[in-house]
Amino acid sequence: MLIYVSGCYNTIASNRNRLKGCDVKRDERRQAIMDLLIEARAVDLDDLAGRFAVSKMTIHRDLDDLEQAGLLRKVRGGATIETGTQFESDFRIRELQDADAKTRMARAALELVEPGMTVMVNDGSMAALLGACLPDKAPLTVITNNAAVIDRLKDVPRVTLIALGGVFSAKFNGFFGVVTEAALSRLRADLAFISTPALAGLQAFHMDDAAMRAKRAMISAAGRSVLLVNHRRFGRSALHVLADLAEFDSIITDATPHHRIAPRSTGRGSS
Amino acid sequence: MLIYVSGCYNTIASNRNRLKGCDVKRDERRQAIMDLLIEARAVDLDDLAGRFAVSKMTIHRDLDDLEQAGLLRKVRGGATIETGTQFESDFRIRELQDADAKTRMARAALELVEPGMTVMVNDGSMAALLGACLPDKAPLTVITNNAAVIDRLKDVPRVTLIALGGVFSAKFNGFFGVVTEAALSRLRADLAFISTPALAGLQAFHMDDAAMRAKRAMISAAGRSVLLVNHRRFGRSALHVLADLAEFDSIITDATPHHRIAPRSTGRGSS
DNA sequence: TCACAAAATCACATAAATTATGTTGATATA
DNA sequence: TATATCAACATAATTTATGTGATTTTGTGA
Repeated sequence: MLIYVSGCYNTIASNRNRLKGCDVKRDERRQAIMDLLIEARAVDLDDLAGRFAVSKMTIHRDLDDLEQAGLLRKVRGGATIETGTQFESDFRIRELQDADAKTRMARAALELVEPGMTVMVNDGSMAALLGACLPDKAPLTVITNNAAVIDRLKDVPRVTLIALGGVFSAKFNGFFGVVTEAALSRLRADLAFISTPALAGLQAFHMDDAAMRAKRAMISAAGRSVLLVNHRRFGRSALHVLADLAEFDSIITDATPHHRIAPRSTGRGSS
Repeated sequence: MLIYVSGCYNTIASNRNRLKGCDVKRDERRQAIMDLLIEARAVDLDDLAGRFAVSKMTIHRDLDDLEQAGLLRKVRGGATIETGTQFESDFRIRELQDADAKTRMARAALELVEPGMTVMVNDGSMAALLGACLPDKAPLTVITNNAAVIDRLKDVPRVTLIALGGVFSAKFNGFFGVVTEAALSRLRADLAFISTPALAGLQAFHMDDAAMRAKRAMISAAGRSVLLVNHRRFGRSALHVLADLAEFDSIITDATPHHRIAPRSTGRGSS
């Protein structure tokens, strides 16, 4: 089953876009700066000050803090972002990207969850957003190596939270390694939500060995697996093969891919 | 080795005690209310309002919030705490208790840690405080099932954080169960910090099965184990035997016990 | 190398938002 | 029926965000 989620919700995120450049609060302004930066690769300080109608000093502080968080690099007169040749980037950047699409995908994913289930949630900002929605479907058991999800579900009543443990990775904001994989080998879930940063042909890819292993372990520990993928990630590959698309029971994405990359009605077709 | 930590540091905590009943901020006032409650089992609303020189309404709000947090029960004219026969209580209460003693013990414990070590930290508020101090000794590898420690050390550079995973327990603010124990069975540390709520004769006790198992697993996964115990917990026992004192290489406490309960210079003596 | 203009930074002032507390009056309770 | 509780609003205190101007740094071209 391939699910396109292309509807245009009137979300806070899209609302923010409408306001971009007008009167916005600090965090929205910073989000907007990151958006501009991702598009243009560089921003000009004076321009930003004008665009948001704030003083240069305020923009300086924004850039300082974002730089401190490792999201950009200040240069004289502005800031730049080096995505380099790698499309992969820190989770803190990804967290800011495409909030709208993610929200829609999370809603779609949520419809596959029934109260009483045991679900696995992997690392990544997409998964974090999904995790935050899961309380709606309580009672649930949630198994995850995603630090954001753990934090979010810790004190939610009627949600049994099973953390997977492992070595903490700041880059992925999650836990990985043998501890994680060993834990997964002894657990079983009804449903696993797996996200991927790259999808090409009939395969999903991942640039990180440890994250890939954790995802694979989840797939094999779950009765059904659902792949979550932003349409922008279509046609990209990375070092490690994460899985054949055929291994997933559902694939959720946010828009029609430009190239047909997957069979229409089943994940089981051949190339 | 038995370490008494009885020195009287001029800490913020002791400073707070000095000010108790005078001009204190909200959190300190609430802390003080809990202290009073733990001592007296019940407090009077009017009395509190007078004691802290605030309106009854403010005390009402304090008690409401503390009740909401499950730390006490409001009754007409005041509040009570039901410790029942159990001295055990929610970690949120323990977190508030005896901050001063805990700080001193944490400092003593810290002296056993050398940069480069791998240390285990168990659940509990005492351990959480210790965990917060560990960055001082970086580089370190820290293995823990304590949610507070995980949160605290997540983004600390030069600290490799290994979470143990398991089922989250709100009561103990940590992770427990087979996942936790299995993870521990495959790890090895130089030093384990174990805290206990009860110590009688030559044994440490714990009321909770799962927490006890996790602690035991830590002891056997560590080269050396250190017991942290508040002197108030001397002479108390609980359902499960956690360990013989002889199993620990050091015992850190905050004051001379009233009864001699352990050999003076070694943890290895017989009863 | 130097001067110098633009940019960055610092220290402090002001403004905005948040949080804590107090007051009053209506309602509930022993 | 006096007293306690609670809700709603007003005020105060605190924190956070922004702006301003003086001072320092930095890149640039003579």
